[in-house]
Amino acid sequence: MNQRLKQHICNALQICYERGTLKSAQLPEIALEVPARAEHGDFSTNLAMVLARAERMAPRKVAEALVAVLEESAAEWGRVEIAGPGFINFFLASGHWFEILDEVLRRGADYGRSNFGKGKKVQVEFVSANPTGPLHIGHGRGAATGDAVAAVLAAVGYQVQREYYLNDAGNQMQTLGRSLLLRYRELLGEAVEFPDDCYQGDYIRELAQEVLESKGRALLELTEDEAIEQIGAYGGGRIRDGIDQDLEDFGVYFDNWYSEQSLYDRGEVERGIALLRERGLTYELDGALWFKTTDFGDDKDRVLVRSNGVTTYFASDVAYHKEKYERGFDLVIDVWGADHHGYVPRMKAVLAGLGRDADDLQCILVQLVNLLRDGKQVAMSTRSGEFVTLRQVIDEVGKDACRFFFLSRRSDSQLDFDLELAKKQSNENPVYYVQYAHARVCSINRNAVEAGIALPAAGEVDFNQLTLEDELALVKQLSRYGEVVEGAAQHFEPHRIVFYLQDLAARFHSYYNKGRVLTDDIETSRARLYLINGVRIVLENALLLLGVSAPERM
RNA sequence: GCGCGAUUAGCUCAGCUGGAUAGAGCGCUGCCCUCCGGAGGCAGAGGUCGCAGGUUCGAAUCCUGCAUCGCGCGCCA
Repeated sequence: MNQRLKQHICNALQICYERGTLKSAQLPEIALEVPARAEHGDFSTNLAMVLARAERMAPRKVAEALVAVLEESAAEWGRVEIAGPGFINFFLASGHWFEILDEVLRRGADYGRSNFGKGKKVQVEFVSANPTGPLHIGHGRGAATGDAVAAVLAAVGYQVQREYYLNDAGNQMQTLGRSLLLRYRELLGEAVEFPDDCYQGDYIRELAQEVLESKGRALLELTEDEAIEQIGAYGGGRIRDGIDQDLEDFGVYFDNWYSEQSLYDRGEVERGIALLRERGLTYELDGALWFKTTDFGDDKDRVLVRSNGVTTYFASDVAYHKEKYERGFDLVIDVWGADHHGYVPRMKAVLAGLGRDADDLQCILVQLVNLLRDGKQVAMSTRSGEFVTLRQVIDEVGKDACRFFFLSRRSDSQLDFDLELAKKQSNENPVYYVQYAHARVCSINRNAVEAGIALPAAGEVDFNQLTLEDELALVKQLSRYGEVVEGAAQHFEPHRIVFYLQDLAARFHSYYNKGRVLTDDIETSRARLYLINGVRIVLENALLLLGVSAPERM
């Protein structure tokens, strides 16, 4: 609708130039917006004010010239008016709006999808939690965000891959093994000193207990190195299984798991460093090799190879990102905890060092989740290993509420997550409110079928039956869905869909309360059924993008 | 100290990248079930958009400074 109207305005502008009523002969970007107030029309443009300077005319005069042309097609397009300082407001004929309803019903699950991304290859990398402990609630927000961003991008025509980067190199697995072995010995009655750099959480004790139960004292027979390796491998495997299970129950699937270790095994890390060196972007100082990230706007230069000869995590990240583009991705999106924001400039520097546009990498920063119970903060401290796991939250409030809440704010703002609220089955809880709207339509459908009214197929309905203002307003809201998804994709902001859903659900509930869908008049009933099923389709499509189910009964 | 981000209704937050009288949910107050699911709806009260300048037809939105809060500043990952 938007696009067609823009074209219409553009044509009118051309005619003004041909007739000489306007002179500047520019074709500026036409900005159309949906005014906040209904009295200002369905769409509004500030075009006249933008052109005023070049035309050397008052904005309202420019608007008059344009409107003179636009009014010639008023019969087809609807009323046009000039308002305020020079806005041109459009009141579209209702027939244009109802065409959209046909489109919704005809396209079904496809409604809202587009080719905006033109098949560009995008990779979304998210979660990527170290496999040394269970996923906690912060990882959950990252998972919900990454998955929704990926889904939204896929919906608007990008080719999307979801990837999990597995930090399986370095000494973390070693540390895991050491931590487990110490707890294991402790369980066997040894007095052990548990160092700070070991993993503190209770899950380490639980895993050690498992080992004890299956192997008894056998590990004590091994050398320390052997024991660390064995127990570490076992524990790492169990933790991985746990992560897999959590993600599955959260409805998040990855297309690819990428091993950091494999970068070393294939010599990618060496090649990455060599490339930067060849380009003259490195230097040696105090026995270490540095990357001049300050050339590209970073605060300070960063070490690639330490003076002891060991490469840094940053070095494998250089290789990892270099390799991403070699795999053919045009755009790479990294979803990180917001505490990593200082890492953004150096990764942008990597892009520049590779000779790519810095915008080919987008970092989405996900802020902390503040867990509340009845308004009071739940104690949480990752330092001591006392964190709330994603598992606990899924088990308590369910996947749907969890994902919906995680996505209900911009990802870069902190989130208060009230567990009691998320469990409530009332209008205080936005998840239920939206899902209930969907279930309600389904319920009416069942009643209709029972009453012998078949659900109308696309194009089978007389729109003249839909005369209520609320009905038109609902259709207008449905028409905006595509732009909402596109905006969410363009800005990597899935929360826009959450807000849209709440708005659509509210309009639907309000409509439902004002009158009956199923009336004595069969044609009216059919037309209203058609309308609410348009609503149902959009609710379902939008919920699916968020990874939240659209239940038929609740 | 330097850098990044925030500051909008009592609370939690939107505000479509500069538009018209700043919006929503919760909470509060008062209403609505002979009615397809009340897990719902309607109405009301509630604002100096942190402060001060600047840019222009026009600023919550852009620029500068200040204040307060959060986070980050390893040859860790």
